[in-house]
Amino acid sequence: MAASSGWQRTHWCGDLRLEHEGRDVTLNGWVHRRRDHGGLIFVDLRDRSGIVQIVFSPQTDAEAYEMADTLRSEYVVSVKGTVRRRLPGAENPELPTGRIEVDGRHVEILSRAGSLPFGIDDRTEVDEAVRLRHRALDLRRPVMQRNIIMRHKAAQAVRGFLNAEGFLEIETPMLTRSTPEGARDYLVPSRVHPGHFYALPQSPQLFKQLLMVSGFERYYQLARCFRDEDLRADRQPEFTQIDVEMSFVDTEDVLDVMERLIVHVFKEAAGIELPVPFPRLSYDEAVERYGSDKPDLRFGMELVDVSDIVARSGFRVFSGAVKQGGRVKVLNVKGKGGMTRREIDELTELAVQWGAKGLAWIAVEEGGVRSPIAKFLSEDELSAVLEAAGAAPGDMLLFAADRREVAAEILGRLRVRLGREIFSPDPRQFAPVWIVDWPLFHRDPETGELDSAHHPFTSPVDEHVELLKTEPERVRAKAYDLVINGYELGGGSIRIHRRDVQEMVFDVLGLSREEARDKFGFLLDAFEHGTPPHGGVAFGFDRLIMLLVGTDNIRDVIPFPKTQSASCLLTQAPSPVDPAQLKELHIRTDVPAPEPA
RNA sequence: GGGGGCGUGGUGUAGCGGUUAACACGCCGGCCUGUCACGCCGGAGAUCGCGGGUUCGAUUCCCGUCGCUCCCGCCA
Repeated sequence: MAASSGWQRTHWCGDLRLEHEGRDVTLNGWVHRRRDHGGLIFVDLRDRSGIVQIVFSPQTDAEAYEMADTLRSEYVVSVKGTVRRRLPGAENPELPTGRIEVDGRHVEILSRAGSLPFGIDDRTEVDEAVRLRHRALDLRRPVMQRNIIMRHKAAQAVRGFLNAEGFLEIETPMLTRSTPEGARDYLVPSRVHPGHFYALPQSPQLFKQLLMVSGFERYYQLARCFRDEDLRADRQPEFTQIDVEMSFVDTEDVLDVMERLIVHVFKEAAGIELPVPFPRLSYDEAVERYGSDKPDLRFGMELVDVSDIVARSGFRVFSGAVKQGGRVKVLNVKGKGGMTRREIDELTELAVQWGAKGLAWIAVEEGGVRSPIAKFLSEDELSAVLEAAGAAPGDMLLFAADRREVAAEILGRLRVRLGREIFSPDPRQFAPVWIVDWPLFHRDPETGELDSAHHPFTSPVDEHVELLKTEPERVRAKAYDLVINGYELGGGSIRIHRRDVQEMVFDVLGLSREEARDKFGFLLDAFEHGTPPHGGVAFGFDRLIMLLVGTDNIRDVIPFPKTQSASCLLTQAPSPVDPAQLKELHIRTDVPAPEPA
């Protein structure tokens, strides 16, 4: 405790309780609100711990009272006074400190504040651009304080757990080499090597594998990652991963530790008990039943495949799709049979935007149906479809007929959209699920070429290694994703540690030895020097915090985020630089000059 | 790269061919000894994002542009 003669705090505002009654305290903080009653002034003093009421009255100290009269919002002050029980009837049950108040005997203004662009208040809605421009002030708001504190707690919980499990926190370079795969790189020019560039890491993937070759066995890092792609509400160009890698493990070992990690963090940081063990869904099952590889399991509304029922139907859209090897799937939107034509049109528009050719629908009514397609279906087909979909009067059935994945995806997206509307699931309810048994490769529908579903170092399951040569599309990977409430929280895989398997995978990807050597030479070389079986995970730390605090805006959990156009409204980054800087870096820019007025 | 939404005192909104540009909060001043989103009275504060066009006249209509935002593509 600091010497009580100075202005420095002896207590935190939010900590004061009845047990402090009679105690002389010195508090530091911001003037949250001032209520001037003429002969009596109340000041709500706020620090990071919370708020406490100070009372200034001329009877206690005339000088302090005079001083309190000059206080304004967000002045930074030091207050001395005595904690006392509030008068009966004057308690405030809304405040943790509401049963006491501080009888103010002295105020010192440490710093004044001018008029503010917005109030420090969770109630007032302020445009986000204004908040970002004045981020320091915005971060004073209690909700933002909570978010950032939650971020801290979660980080400490991660470290605490992994340290106890024998993991080592190890840093990897920020200035590294550009690789052509994946997202666009952020580049950093080299002064020393004209025309050469570093790249900021998209993830420490290769380095953490090298650390396994190095024998560190268990690695983690809260790793900053960079991807120069377009932003979303849940995507920033610079973000943080909980990056983990382990040696001498197989899938079950990784899932076990990581599940316990996530459970620990939810409990430790937010006091939330997750249901254990996390259920598991195969990739195929997730797509089949939920139309997504990241299903929101807080509600049901599963997709039903009715291809067999309508395979020979007179409705060509259905039978034709099946004939061409596609599927017809239905989503029962419970209780939404009353949808208007306009609402259906809007959904159709969305479906088309997502790649559907259209959206067939049947509204189930008491003793019949309303539908533009019912007349093309036989009685038997119709009743079989209704039964398969579990339809009851008042339901709305939406159909997609397309390639298997497309049909599932369209309805999957509609399921999430409509499901969240209908069930409005509680953001404090959590439905974690491991998605396992991923395919090793995806076929690009445009080019027809095979591509890694995860990344090229992902190991196939042991029994499918031989299939690499014959039927690569059937090969399953030792890959897994953790999904919570429809958010992909993270994923990982067991890596290939055998050269022959790695080469087979490169062959499937159409990557020549030379290309492989050129791109990943340093990793392949290291693999020649004794590589343990290893695997790991990366979790999106920002998304984790989003779940813990219940926001759907990633900017609410990052102290200094970028806008959607990847600029920082606080610092005005990115910005032009001095030509001399560019010259030194051997860079000439090629920006079209603005049209002369 | 594409589509949608928004831009009016400090903040949030209303107005939508001609207004003294309205309201709430905040701010400033006054009054008030038990408030806690205190109350009451008074006041200051807006080139209606920017540029162009249509019009006798544009905050309002049109085009462009900038910024913010949501989504699609993209994000191994």
